[in-house]
Amino acid sequence: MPEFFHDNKLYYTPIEFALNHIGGTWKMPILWRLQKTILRYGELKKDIPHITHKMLTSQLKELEEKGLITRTVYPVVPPKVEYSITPKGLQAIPVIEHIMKYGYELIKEAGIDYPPKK
Amino acid sequence: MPEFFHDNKLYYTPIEFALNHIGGTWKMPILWRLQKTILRYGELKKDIPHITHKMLTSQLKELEEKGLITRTVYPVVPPKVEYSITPKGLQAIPVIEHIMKYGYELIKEAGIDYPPKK
DNA sequence: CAGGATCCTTGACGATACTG
DNA sequence: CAGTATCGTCAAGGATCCTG
Repeated sequence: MPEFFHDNKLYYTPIEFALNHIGGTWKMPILWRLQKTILRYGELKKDIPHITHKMLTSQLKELEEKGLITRTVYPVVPPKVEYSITPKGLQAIPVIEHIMKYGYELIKEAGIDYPPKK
Repeated sequence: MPEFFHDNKLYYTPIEFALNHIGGTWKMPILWRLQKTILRYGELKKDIPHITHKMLTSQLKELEEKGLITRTVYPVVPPKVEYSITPKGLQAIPVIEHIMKYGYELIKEAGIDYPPKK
């Protein structure tokens, strides 16, 4: 696995390159919500528990820069901004599905009560 | 996606839980090498370009703690330590395969020369 | 040969306040 | 409503040195 440069950043493996697109705590949850619906900033914020304003903004920006989502601004007051997934974003959905499924397996095997019955 | 606690750590999604097991720059490359062979510390070190001593040690320890690999020490001098994958580790291989494939797709679409012909 | 310990830099992330 | 800007904290990770 030789390394390579892209966008002024060094990557060691294809895995690292992939995780740079969809890795981290929030990118997959965001893409997951957008896979079938267009959502406004505030809707995403409400839908994703515990994500902070700063993280949501920065992650949305990164996803847009990488071409996985599209940002549409409506010139009205108060502002209205919609986020939608692109074909390139849709390409990540099957991968996310696998990772999520793997996560559920691990949770089950760990004997964790999930989702927790209150 | 409700959150849950495990091992004194808070997780927000199954995705995050999964990435805690195989995420980061090095865990998947390590598991990938071990999927069909038992390797010594020094062999892994040589096989994985650019990984530092500290990272390899810490990642191996984490993978062992999570039960994805086994560490076998031979009481000889100089020391000989072998690492092998467990059934739980093998469970991650298909997921890694998907992420890697996704990474290759992204690299190709980005027009990156990979692997680079020198 | 394998790996622990230490020091240091960097950047990820949260909290808060401000703006069109 | 959506987004910047700023500040502070903390942990990931690199470099180096030491040990059985």
